[in-house]
Amino acid sequence: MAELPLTAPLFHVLVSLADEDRHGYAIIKDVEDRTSGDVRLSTGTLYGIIKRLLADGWIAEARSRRPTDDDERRRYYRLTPAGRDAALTETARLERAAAQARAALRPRRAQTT
Amino acid sequence: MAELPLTAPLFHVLVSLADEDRHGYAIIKDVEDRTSGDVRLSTGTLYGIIKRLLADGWIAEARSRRPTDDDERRRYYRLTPAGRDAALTETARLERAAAQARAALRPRRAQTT
DNA sequence: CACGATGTATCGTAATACGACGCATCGAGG
DNA sequence: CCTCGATGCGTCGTATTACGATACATCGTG
Repeated sequence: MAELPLTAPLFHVLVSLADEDRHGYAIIKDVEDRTSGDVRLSTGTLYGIIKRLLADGWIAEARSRRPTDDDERRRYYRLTPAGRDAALTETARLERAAAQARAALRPRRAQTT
Repeated sequence: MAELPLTAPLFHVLVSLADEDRHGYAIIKDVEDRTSGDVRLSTGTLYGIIKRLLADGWIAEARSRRPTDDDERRRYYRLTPAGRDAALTETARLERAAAQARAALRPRRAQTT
């Protein structure tokens, strides 16, 4: 992987973990919240992405610091420095792309067809 | 299709055509320029995207107004109102995602591991 | 003469997303 | 009591998309 641009689902997983450590199900809910329902990850999508992110060292499992009354099943993930870098680079790319698009999409005067 | 989020390659094709009518090869060059080489469309990618965009009515072929000395092979495309809407919606989504990411990626103070 | 740029297009493969399913527990409502 | 939705993990098969390779043709430059 390690390739930019990142796909939207993968990017949102990264951003979700930038905040704080989260477990799978929490990521799904968080991404849905943050994007106002625009991005809904299915479990198939999420766990595939997690597998790839782990393999690339962009996230790591965080076993420590679980509240005592936590659900046993939960597996928490944490963004690594490499993952944070990737997310930052992609964010910059997104900002450039959006600015580009704004400029290009500005209402035109009389397109002489 | 008609689904948001848009993939990066498809989005850039839309933006490229927002400016002015372009033919395939010109789109490839334009996207590469605008993104400073971040996004390089292969011909396979481009013509597949064009096919889908035409089918969805987001772009249309523009046969009129070709300079007299133009290359005969060129096929020009134009963004339709529907395509422009889609690009605008996606741009807004990108802006929101980028702002979200910036906030979440802000350097944290002592993450007590 | 060969190679890169310009130009369109298709084909097969790889990467990715995604819905369906499976399994398990808990709490609420009928 | 029973069912259903939420919470939680995961896999499997399929569809969608991206993408490199290939094909073909012309033009200009080294």
